[in-house]
Amino acid sequence: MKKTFCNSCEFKSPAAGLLTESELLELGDNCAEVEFGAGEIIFKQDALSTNVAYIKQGMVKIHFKGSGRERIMKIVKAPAYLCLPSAFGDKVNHFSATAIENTSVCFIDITTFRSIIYKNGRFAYQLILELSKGQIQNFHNCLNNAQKQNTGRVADTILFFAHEIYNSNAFTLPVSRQDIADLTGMNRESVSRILTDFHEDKIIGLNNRNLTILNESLLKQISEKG
Amino acid sequence: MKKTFCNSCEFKSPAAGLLTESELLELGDNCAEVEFGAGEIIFKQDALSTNVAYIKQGMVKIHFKGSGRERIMKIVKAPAYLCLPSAFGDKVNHFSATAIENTSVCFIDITTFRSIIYKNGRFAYQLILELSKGQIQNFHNCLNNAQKQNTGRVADTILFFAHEIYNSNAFTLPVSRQDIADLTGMNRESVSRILTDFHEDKIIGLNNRNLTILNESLLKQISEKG
DNA sequence: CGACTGCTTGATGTTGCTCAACGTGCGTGG
DNA sequence: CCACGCACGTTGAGCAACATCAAGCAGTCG
Repeated sequence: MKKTFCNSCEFKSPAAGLLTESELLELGDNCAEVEFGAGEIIFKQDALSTNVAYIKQGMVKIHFKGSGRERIMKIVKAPAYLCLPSAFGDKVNHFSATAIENTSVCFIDITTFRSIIYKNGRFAYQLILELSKGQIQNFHNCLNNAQKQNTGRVADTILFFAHEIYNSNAFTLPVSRQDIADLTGMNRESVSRILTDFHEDKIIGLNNRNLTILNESLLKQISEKG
Repeated sequence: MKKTFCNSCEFKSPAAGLLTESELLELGDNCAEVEFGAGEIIFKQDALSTNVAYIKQGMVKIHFKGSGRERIMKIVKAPAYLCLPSAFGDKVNHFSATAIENTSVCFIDITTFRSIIYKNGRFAYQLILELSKGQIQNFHNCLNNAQKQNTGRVADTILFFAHEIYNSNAFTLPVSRQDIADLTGMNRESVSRILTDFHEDKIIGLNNRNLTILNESLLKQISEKG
């Protein structure tokens, strides 16, 4: 296993920035960095969760399968802790994580992580802040999605990739139509139809997975109005 | 303001059980206990959040209004922290909280709360655990709801009241049909229809808000299959 | 070349929302 | 006290949104 030097890591989390030199050393001693290619599984639903996962670089989808159907909970870009609640909330993972591009992940021993929380209240507080923000975010996603119809959700997703992931109005979708369907709770046919509708209405340019937002204000309107 | 003695409180949270005598005194000095009747608002969406709220006794609905429509996020029974993420995640509340029966709430000054987190890592860890569990719970709710149809969601709600709230198969609904609609993302007509369907099929006994589960296994099946 | 995956498009049936009407109980103000 | 408005609850009819089913197309890999 490669030795990890968290103190010199350029991708430290805001929380880890509050750690002392010795705590960072302790972290590094109990931490393994692993590379994943697109499509590779980082951890699986129902497996024992013995590590906290931190994405240093790359992009990951968090998903799970309930009652036959696959659902993608969210797509996360580095740097970020991966599903902290899943690590602490229960002994087993409630979700799976799969890389959707080349991704490097630090696995931190959960006992070490916990002992650092015990020792460093500011670190703990920062984690609480991040958990809280994440939760608010997710609540709004859930509730908004629930009362939006499909066109609105697809518009949302496009804007999400443009603003949150790529910071650009032209990008290549990193996921299939099926993935978008799983993410928005629709089926692939509907995703396809709505994307071509948007294309025909000159709201987006679309060529396979290459997407360009042409009429952002209209897209935002669709996203908001449902 | 009534002086609060947290150290002798019989409704302490698991987290507060980890505090020292002096920390509990500090908590009590910066804490106000308030009583609410059914229908009274505990805090409002968009108001500044300067307190952590802890329900000692009673039951509360967490709700918010987005794009015209009212949505109930969840119903919480004492004892529990009320929307911790809303307190820490942002300067304003993202949700409202309303009592649905007589409820007593401790408002804890957020600065005090934070300073105790800084000082006591085990308290912080316990909070992280609770936040994590809550978040997993809510994820499952959101995702399951999204892929269920209305009958399944109503069945869910009935089972929720029976198991999580009243621990009994016969109880009086504490909320209106409209509230159930807001909770499940439907409209009151559909709720009404489905409840009378369940009644006609002898799955539940129903008389106004008095509800009895007659065929629990079938109800569970409906809840699971969608 | 054939099997396979990802994507698109059309036809069809179902779900559930909306609208509308009507009954009930409750509180307010005349 | 009654009249009125108002929230709540129920029931029916019509319609829009979507999922499902079915078929076909393009690209890829063995």
